[in-house]
Amino acid sequence: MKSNSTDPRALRTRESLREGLMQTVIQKPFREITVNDITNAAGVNRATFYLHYEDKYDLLEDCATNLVIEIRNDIQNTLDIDINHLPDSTGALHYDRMIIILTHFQKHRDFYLAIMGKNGDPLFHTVLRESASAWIKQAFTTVLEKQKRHVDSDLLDMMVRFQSAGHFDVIAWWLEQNMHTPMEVMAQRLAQITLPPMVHLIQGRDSSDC
Amino acid sequence: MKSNSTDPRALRTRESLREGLMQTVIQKPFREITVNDITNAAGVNRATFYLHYEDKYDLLEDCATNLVIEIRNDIQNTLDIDINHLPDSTGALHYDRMIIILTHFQKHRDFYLAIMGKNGDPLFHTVLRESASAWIKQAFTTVLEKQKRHVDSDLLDMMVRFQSAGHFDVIAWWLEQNMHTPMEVMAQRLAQITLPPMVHLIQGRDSSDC
DNA sequence: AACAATGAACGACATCTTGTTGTATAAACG
DNA sequence: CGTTTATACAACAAGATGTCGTTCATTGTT
Repeated sequence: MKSNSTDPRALRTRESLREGLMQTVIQKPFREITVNDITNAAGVNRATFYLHYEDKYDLLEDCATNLVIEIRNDIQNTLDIDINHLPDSTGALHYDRMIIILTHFQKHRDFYLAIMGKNGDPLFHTVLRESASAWIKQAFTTVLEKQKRHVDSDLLDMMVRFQSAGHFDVIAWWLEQNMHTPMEVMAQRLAQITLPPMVHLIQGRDSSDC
Repeated sequence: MKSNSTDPRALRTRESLREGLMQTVIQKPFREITVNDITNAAGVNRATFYLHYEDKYDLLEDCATNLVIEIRNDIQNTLDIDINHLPDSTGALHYDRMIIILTHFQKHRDFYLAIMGKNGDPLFHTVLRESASAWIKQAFTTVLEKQKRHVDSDLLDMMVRFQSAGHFDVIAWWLEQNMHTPMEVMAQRLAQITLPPMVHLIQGRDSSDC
């Protein structure tokens, strides 16, 4: 962002621009969107755009971080027990979290569908996946510390990346399928998918042993 | 593609353009690359570009499909036992395959790093992930048929998407880390990561049971 | 070997996008 | 209330785009 003024006028304008982008993205591929399109949808002058953002990618990044904040708030408002309740072995907490996250994606479905697909942009993908990675890594390390286990840092990072990318892309798949699979089933499956690799990681053996 | 003429001149030109794009992508973000940049690098006239491709995205898609073909050939040339040797329970075949795939990515490291990162393009990502999905789905269904198990089609699709996205992104992570982790370790880990969900899917139960 | 067909090179073009600038107006702040 | 600051508006040069028509070089066909 070029400017992060707290002037109410500036806040309103940036909000309008974010809204303008999110509406426009639904109608045409991100690559074809011009600054003109965005400012028209936002009811803002084109020159004003450049007072706040470098270019449309800068704006998209701001949208992404805003959505991440929205998700985090949803989670903390609903589950304000985040610190006390560590991830348990039944994955119940993970299930509750997934419900909140899936609800969020469902709410902004059209936008996510557009920006996460092949006509979207990798910047958005990256911002969201990195947040997811941070959350997942925290969950992993919490469990590891709880069980006083040490795992190779490389392996942990790799697992985190695998899990975050997988979760993220499965959610994209869910939206593409018009959310045909019930949300509760999705949350349960994702909670189940996360558990085995964690067990595998902790026990340091192949789960095909059993 | 606009034209798929087999005229040797046309073939050479398209090859030059693909090469030109792959070189240019290394030097600047894909979004900033113009048709001029590509044709300069390729030593081809700008107007000629439009005889063969709609735009740079069209060309990128052609690059992607070409690389997929290259990988498939590498696999079939090295492991011409594809049909006879079905995926086994030890994941040995998966390991061999991963070595070939990782070698391929290592070979074109700079290009993949550029096109798969945040300055890349989702079109490329999509083409490659869809190919990976097809391969992984085939592996899953082969095992399922072998064991005469039936799995919900939705669940299978979800697992395939999770796995393909995970594999793909972990490879990107590997390249980002300058391939710090030895290739053999990567292949082994990826083979191990794939197995537990498959077992879980087949047995229809949570692998934390054991 | 000569020929017709086809692809490439080249220059030119109108059109659109971009990023910036200067001035005037309106809103926010102390 | 006066000062500061954001926005609107018009205009600009620079560059990208997609398309033409013409000319030249390479094919592969007769």
